[in-house]
Amino acid sequence: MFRTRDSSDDIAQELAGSRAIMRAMSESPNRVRCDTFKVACSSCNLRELCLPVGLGRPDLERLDALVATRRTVGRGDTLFRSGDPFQSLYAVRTGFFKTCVSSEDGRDQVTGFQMAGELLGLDGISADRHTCDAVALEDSQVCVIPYSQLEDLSREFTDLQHQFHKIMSREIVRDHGVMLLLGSMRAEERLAAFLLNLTQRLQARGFSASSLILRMTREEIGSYLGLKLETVSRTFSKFQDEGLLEVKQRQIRIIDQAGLQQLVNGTPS
Amino acid sequence: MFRTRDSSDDIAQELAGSRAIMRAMSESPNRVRCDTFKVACSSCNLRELCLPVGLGRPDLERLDALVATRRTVGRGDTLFRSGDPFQSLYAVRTGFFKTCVSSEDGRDQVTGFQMAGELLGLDGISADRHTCDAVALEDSQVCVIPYSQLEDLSREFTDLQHQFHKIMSREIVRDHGVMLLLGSMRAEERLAAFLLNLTQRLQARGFSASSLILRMTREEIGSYLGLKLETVSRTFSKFQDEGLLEVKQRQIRIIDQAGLQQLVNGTPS
DNA sequence: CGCGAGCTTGATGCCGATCAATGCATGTGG
DNA sequence: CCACATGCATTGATCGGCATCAAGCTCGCG
Repeated sequence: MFRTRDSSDDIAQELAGSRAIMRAMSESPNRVRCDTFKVACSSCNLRELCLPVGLGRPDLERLDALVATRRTVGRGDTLFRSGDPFQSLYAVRTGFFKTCVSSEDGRDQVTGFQMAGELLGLDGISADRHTCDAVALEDSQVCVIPYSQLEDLSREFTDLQHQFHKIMSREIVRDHGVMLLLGSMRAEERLAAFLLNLTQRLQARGFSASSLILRMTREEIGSYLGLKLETVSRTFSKFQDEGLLEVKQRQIRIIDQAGLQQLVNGTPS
Repeated sequence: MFRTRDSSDDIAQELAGSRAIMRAMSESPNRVRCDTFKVACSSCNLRELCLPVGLGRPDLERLDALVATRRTVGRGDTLFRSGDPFQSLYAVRTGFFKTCVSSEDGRDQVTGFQMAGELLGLDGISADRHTCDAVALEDSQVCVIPYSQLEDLSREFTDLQHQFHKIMSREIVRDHGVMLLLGSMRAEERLAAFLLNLTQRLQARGFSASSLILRMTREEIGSYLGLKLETVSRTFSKFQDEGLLEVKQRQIRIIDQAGLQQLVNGTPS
């Protein structure tokens, strides 16, 4: 997690030759508000990143029947909220989300950022209610995966069952990585790890490894990393001064990836 | 997570009337070294806390066939290690474990403490290798649950499938709670939350709500909470001075539970 | 009895939080 | 098109919580 070889790398491996398919993904369907229309996993260009990884034709076609609807979520809107009854998982099709938990006393914590092909809502299974908020950070579309039907189908298809379990387990592993980050890294290390993780995931989706646009505010990054927004900002500036990055507001260009990597690994506090 | 109503409370609810059964659990089988002998979920007094929650008779008997062996792990020994091939999950039967992840550069982080009825090894599903170490903090016994057989069986029994998914999801929710703790709480709040969480889980197992023996060192607590051992020690002392606890090395008696709770909720940094 | 692992406690220093002011981009209405 | 408001980002000055370094202490065990 949060290092060079982590879950995004697994995805990258799984992608193998089919990387080209991913390129098409940048067309962003601005404010198309038509809810619930037909789509198909079997023809989705995210199928090598998403739930259907590794499924054969017959399984895929059954999945198509399951994942029958999409939902459009405008920037700033919530896909679900803590306390909402849990019914479906959601696969991000386009756009970008954050999830955050909050405690009674108003503290809140961003627990993750999700991009195309990643699943949202796994937390809801445990008590049939969502336990966090999922908020779109840009206009987004998700595929709705009715959970009980997914359970039914995964009883029929071993591969789907296995893939689903892997996705849940991967989330657990990812969380452990974040705990390591929050528990033992200093501010610079955290931000470096965060940036590397982001770019890896973007790269697995066919985007540039070196330049990216942050979809979240400094405050959201800070919340995720256990830092205050000022510290995030200062650290960006520091990285820029040191020639690691070029920072223009939310546009980031990574100049010295190896340098960032070294920051994460080296200097163990 | 880490508050009054959390996943341990769910367990507590599920326990409902059967709390009495739990009492018998304190007999600790010191250094019984005989590996692999027959046991049965259907007659295990942990069945209301463990994987079998909510299963009917027929399902239970099939589970018995699956969970055929136990393994004894001496204090300080590892049940599995990061990098080990993943084959089985483990249910703690007696004893106490910690799990920890570590990064290349030697940093490591305790990601959890597991007691009777809790599952170990879920991280391994994602890449067919374990990604953390599981170490017994006292002489312990675990039930070995061969994973591929669990998948097979959960394709047959909806309830088992559902229960398994809930357990994975609960782990994700728990992790989010830890992230909240690590990301936004101060030392006192962290330790208070930790103690309350521990006692709740112990209470759900029929132990006293107010007095407990810590199985882990100050350093391990510190690693889990993102603090140094000195800070943990100081905070214990402070709690004692304030009349919240009585601390004698690893023996803790909680004097003012409400006070601890208030610490966690109130004073939002 | 004496060793050592683990715990406590004190003194000091640093990293990141906090407080506060300014800068910059986007958008809105006059 | 400009004036102004608003949200976000940057930067500086100061402060405090926790880490760090450094002794002692306690208790179990060979």
